[in-house]
Amino acid sequence: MSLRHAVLGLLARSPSTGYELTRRFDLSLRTAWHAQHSQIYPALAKLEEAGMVEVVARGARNSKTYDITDAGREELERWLVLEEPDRSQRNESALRLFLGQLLAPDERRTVFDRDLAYVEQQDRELRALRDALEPDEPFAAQVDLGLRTNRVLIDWLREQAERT
Amino acid sequence: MSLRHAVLGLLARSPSTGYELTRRFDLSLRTAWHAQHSQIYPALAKLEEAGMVEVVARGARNSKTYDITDAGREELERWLVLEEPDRSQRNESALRLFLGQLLAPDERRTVFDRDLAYVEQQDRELRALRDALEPDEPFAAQVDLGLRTNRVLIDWLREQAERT
DNA sequence: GTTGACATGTAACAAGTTACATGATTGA
DNA sequence: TCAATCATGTAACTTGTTACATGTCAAC
Repeated sequence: MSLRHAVLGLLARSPSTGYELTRRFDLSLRTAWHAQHSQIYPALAKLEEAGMVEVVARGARNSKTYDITDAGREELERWLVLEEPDRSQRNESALRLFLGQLLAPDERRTVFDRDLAYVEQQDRELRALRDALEPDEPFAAQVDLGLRTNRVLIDWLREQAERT
Repeated sequence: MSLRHAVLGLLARSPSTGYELTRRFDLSLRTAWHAQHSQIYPALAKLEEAGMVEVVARGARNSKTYDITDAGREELERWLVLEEPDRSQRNESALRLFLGQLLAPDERRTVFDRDLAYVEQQDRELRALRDALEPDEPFAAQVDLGLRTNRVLIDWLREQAERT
């Protein structure tokens, strides 16, 4: 289960409430993993039961801030280094790109243009994020990878549009 | 449910048995969607019930070859053009790249090197596939996108290794 | 006082994985 | 005849989604 390890990883970067984790999945982890709050709260409960995270603070609105424990860090490291990665992917946008080739040119154009607009918007947001970051922060490398991947996608989508 | 549309799309390219679809998910759809045979057979049954696919041949070993129907083509087109894409992604490899930044340099090196080896292998296979393809086939564009994305990933992983 | 963001949870259902189960055909 | 591959299916379980449910706090 990658969700549990994703949660451990986010907490290793900084302690958070379940609510904050939900937003962090949508921000920093957007292109890697996705989870709703209805999955995150039970996951936190299980990780706490297993001694891999702990509540380190209780704040306003009954919020609970979790942090990773040493056992959690150990498990995260074990998973990253020793466990064979699951290489399977699920990416509906990529599926649509693939299936879009079946459409008539005008329909394909509609579908690809919508995609292009989305990726360009994501790209602008990622650029803004990069500009707000210290270049030596480890996270900057991730943002950089995202920007390069976007570049490839944008170019490809534009070429496809031209060929229509 | 994207699986049903992925199946429709593959059948629209060419009729297949459930067994062949399972392999085609692992080959042409590897970077977009993943499905096991235990999911594909029930999906085909449901699509047949809904009149979107039909059995067009029965061969050796009790095999059933399915093809997409007009209703299926219509549904696929409707889904591609009218339905709002689900942009959420699940990509364990990307998650590991992200979490890998938490590791000590030597461990990170191990993890990233394993990834680099995998992506390079994929890249060789994709190159071979491209070389066996007519350049004007629609599928060639998809392969080209895959090759460009691989290039970005390989470069990034090598840079990360150098900086260690 | 009421709207909106913060905050946490559960229940019912759908999708996906792993393991089980069976049998046909081909080639060595 | 034995192993490998082709071929289809189901059952038990886990993961993920959608909808429901509740309450806090700050700003207007």
